[in-house]
Amino acid sequence: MHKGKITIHDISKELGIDSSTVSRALNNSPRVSKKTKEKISAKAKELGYQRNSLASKLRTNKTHTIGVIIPRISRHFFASAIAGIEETAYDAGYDVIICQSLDSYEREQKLIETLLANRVDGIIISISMETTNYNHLDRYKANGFPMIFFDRPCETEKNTNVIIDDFQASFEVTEHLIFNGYKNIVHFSGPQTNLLYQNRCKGYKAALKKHKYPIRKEYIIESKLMEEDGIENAKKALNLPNVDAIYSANDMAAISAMQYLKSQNIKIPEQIAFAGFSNEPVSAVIEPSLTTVNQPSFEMGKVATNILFDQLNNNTRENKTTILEPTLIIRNSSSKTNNN
Amino acid sequence: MHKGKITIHDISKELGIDSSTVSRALNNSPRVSKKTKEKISAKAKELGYQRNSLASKLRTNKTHTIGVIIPRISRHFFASAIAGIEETAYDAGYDVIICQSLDSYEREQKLIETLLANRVDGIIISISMETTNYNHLDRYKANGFPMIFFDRPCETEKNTNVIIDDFQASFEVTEHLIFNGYKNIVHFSGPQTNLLYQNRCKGYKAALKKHKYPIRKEYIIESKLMEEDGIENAKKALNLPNVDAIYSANDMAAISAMQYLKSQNIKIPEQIAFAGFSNEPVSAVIEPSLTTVNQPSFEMGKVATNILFDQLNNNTRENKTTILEPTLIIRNSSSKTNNN
DNA sequence: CTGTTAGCGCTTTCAC
DNA sequence: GTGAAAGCGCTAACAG
Repeated sequence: MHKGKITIHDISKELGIDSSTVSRALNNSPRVSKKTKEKISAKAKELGYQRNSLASKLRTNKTHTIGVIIPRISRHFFASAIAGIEETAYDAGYDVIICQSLDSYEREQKLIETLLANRVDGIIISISMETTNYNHLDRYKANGFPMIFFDRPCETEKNTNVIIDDFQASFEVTEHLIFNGYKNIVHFSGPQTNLLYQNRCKGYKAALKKHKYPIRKEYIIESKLMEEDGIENAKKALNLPNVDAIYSANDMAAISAMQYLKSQNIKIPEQIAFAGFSNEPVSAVIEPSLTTVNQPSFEMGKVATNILFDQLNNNTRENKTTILEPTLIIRNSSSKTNNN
Repeated sequence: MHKGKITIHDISKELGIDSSTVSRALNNSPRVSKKTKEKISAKAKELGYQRNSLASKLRTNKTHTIGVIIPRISRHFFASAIAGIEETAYDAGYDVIICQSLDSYEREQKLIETLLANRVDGIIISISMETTNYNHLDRYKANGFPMIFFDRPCETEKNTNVIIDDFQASFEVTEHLIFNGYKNIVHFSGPQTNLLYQNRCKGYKAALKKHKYPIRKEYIIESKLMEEDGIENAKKALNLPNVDAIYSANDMAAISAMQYLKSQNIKIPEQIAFAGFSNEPVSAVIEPSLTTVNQPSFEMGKVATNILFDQLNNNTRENKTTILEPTLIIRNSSSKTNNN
C-alpha cells in the first residue's frame, strides 16, 4: 500500500529505471524503446499512477489551457459559443476553463486574476455589461497576453474582436419591419455601456431616418439584461400610443415581454409585431411568427478560438476585428394587414 | 524592463529581502512586520507581480479547486445547479472548474482524468446517460477521493448522492393527472440506463396500478435527451388511441413535443394535457397551464457543495444519500372537462 | 536508448 | 521578524 499519490519516482524505483526515462516514456517520447515503454506503462497502470499536471505545467511553462469568461452560461448564445470554443480547443489538445462573470465587473476582474494565476495560455472573453473601463485588461494586453473579445466589442481599434455588424443587422431588421408596413416601432435596447447596444440603437435610428420616420426618444426603452426587465418594458410600450411593432435588441427582455403580453392576452403579432435579436430557441416556440437576427454563436466560438491559436502559434498579437454574418430569420410573413 | 513573468525572487532582489519573507508577506502571514509587508506589496504592484498558482498548488498539495462535471451547461437545471455550487464554493474561497460531458461516457472519463491530473480537491458530478459502469469512478473513490453525485443517482448504497425522490415525485404528478380525470396517460421517459428515469417510470406505473389503470407498454415512450426526440415522441403519442394526457419525465422531449404539437395546431391542454419534470423556464411560457415537477436545482448545487466541504474538512467519506424536496407546480386547473 | 543533474516558483521547517 | 535551505513532481539539457 502506498500513502499519497504515486509519482514517476515510485515507478522509477520499482522498475530500477531512472525517473527521467519514466517521464519520457509516459510522454511517448520516441527516444525510449518500445519494451521499456510497455514495462513502464504497465507499472503505471498497476500502481494507479496519475500524472500531476501542475508539476508538468510549472516545469514546461505551458498549460495548454485557455480561459473563457462569459456573462452567464445559461444564456443560449453563450452556451453555444462555448460549444464552438471547446470543440476547437479539444481538437487542438487544449483544455478550457469556463467562468461566468454574471455581468459583474468585480467578478470579472477576479476571474481574470485567477485565470492568469493559473497561467492559462490565453483568454477569450465577452466582457460584462458593468465593464466601462478596461484598466484590468490593459495591464495584461500590454504584456502581450493574448485576449480575444467576442460578441461584445471592446475598443475595436486596440483589440482583437470577433463580432457581428450590429449596426447593419439592426438596420436591416428595422427596415424589414418598415417594409412590412409597421410605423410605430418601439426599440427595446440594452445597457448603453457597451458598444454592442449602442450600435444596435444606431442601426434602428438609421433605418427610421432613411425612411423619414420620426425618431422618438420615448420609443427607445433601455434596460438591463434581466428577465424582469421585459415585463417593465412591455408595460412601458403599452403606454405609448399607436405602437404596432417592437424591435428588441435584447433577448431576455424580448422573451419575458412576450411572455407578459401573452399572459395579458395581448396577441402577438396581431396587435403587436415582434422582431429582434435572439439565439434562444425558445423564442420560436413562444411566437412562431417572430422575426429574429440570429448570431452565429457556435461559429463565433470557433473563430475566436482559431484566432487565439493563431496568435499563440505564430506569436503575433495583431488587433484585427473579425465580423461575422448573422442570419435574419423571417419565420412567416408578419406584414401589417389592417391599417388602423 | 523584465522579460517573462515576475516572481517573488524579483521582488526579493529589488528589495534585498529574502524570498521566503516575500512569500510570507504576500500570504499575509502574521510573522511579517507591517512595514515590510507594505514595502513588499508596493513593489509587487509596481512590478506587476502575478502569483503563480501552479507552483503554490504543487508545493502545498492543495488546490482549493473543485471540479464539476455535468452533461450540458445549456440545460437550465444544470446552469442553476452550477450557480448554487459556485456561490457556495466562492464563499469558501474555492475555485470551480466546470466541464460538460455532453452525455458522452468517453468524454466523462477524460474529464475526470484531467480534473484529477489538475489535483482538484473533489468532484461534483451528474453522470452521463451513457455511463452504465462505474469502473472509471471506483478507482478514485477507492483511494478516498471525494466525489459527490447529484441529480442522477449512482449506486446509492455505495456513494454520496444528492437527489430528489424521483419515484415519489413521478407518482404524485401521475396521480395528479388521474385525479383530474385523465385516463390514458402517455409517459415520455428518458434513457433507462440511469436509475433516475427508471425510478420515474416506476412512479408512473405505481400510480396507474394504485388506481387500477392498465399499464400499457406502448404508452411508455423512451428516448434520449435530445431536442429532436420530442417530435418523434409526439408523433408516436398521436398514433396511440385515446391519449388524453402526457406525462414527460424528460424536459427536452416535453418542450420540443409541445413545440411540435403547436406547430401542427394541436392544442394543449384542450385535447392533450401535459405534465412533467421541468426546470426550463420556457415550459411555462410555451404552455401556461403546464403542471411541472420543479427540482430544487440551485439548492441541490449548494447542498452537494456543502457535503463535499464537510468531507474535505472532516476527512470523512460516508456514503449518505440526501433527498431534497421538489416542488409540484400546478399552474392552473387542468382538469379534463369533456369525457369523450 | 538511458542516466545525471538542475530547476520551474513557491512554501515551510528550522535556525537565529 | 527574517534568512537559509530543502523540496513539491515533473521535464530538458547534456552526457554517454
